[in-house]
Amino acid sequence: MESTVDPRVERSRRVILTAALDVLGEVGYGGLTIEAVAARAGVGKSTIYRHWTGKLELVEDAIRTLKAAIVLPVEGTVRERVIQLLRQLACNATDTQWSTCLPAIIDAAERDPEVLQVHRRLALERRQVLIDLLAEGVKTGEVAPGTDVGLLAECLAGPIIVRRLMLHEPFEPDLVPKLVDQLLPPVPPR
Amino acid sequence: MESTVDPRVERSRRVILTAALDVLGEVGYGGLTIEAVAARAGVGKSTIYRHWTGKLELVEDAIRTLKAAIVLPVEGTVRERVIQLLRQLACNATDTQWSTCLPAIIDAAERDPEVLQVHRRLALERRQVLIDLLAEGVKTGEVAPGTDVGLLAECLAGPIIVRRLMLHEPFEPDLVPKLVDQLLPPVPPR
DNA sequence: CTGTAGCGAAACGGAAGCGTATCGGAAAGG
DNA sequence: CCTTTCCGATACGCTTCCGTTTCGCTACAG
Repeated sequence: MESTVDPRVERSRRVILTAALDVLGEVGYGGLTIEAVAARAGVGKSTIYRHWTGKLELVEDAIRTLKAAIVLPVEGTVRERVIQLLRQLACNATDTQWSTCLPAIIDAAERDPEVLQVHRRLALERRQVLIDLLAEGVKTGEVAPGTDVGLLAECLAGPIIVRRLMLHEPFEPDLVPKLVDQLLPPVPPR
Repeated sequence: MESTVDPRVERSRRVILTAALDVLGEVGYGGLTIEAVAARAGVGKSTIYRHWTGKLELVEDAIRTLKAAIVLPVEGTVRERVIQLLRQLACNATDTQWSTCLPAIIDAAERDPEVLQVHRRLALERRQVLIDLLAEGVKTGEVAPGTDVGLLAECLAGPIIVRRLMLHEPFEPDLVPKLVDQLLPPVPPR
């Protein structure tokens, strides 16, 4: 029973997955080739084929490494925490490797059901964080009772996603408070 | 000065552009090849190269043919017309060639600035229709004064786009009234 | 210390698509 | 009717990537 893996294997997997995300962001799913990933990773093609059966499995695995890097806000009113959360989303939507790869991932999801499931799960997890927060707001009275918090979460995140994918312009993080103002009527806390 | 074009040319362009959208939706931008488009269109490769310089210009042109097929609602309160508009968007987001090609277009926009501009303009035009409607609502008092109607428009359309691209599930058109309820407080018209 | 397992590099035949050129045929239109 | 234009098909050499195999080298594990 080996408890640990050969460090060479672990290192290979790491640099290859990183390279795969880089290439994916640059040329998209359809344009991604194993040779390009190998070259980018400074690795022999054979090493990739040793660990994955092909481009599809490699991309799936790479996407899985994109697990949300969000920090769950714990202080302040629900409203304040929503703002913090959306602000993080707005930043992530411009800067990160996630944002870079997002169009390619969405495209890949359209071609392959496995990729679709992986991406869908990531999106659902992210959404759930906001939903939980809003549900808490319903209890504290900061969110109107009877609200469909799932729908509200999508309304809050929507503009950030829409600007990134449809309008191809950034959502300025400082605009977040205004966004929240319009959807969460600034009821005085007590 | 020829006022009309040779009908053979017009027909060629038409079937090729249609085929290009079909192929684009099926294999994505990176996977699209001129040969596949030619085969799909029942046309010689040379005919394509006769009219376009390459894959990029062809795709740009094809996307331009996707001009919004929306019907501007003219009857009813602003609120009712917003519902009609969003309902159309929700339907288009599941059924149409636009929806099929959307992920590929977004991906293509990421690789090429020309495609980006074309897609951006289409998206802006669509958004403007909703904005104009909401601005009218501000005048009639159906939308709170001081509202950023651009932002509100994105909040309304957001959930539909988010579900299509991020959650990979349809936005049930019958859910639209509920969506509007949450964002446009159902103030009695008078 | 030694056997082994993972490594990078290189070469492979084959498949696919590139963009170009060249046909004969058919349709447009003067 | 007859010339011009556009067409489809086909073939071209070229490039890229496929997925596999082989081969020393080196770093790990026992």
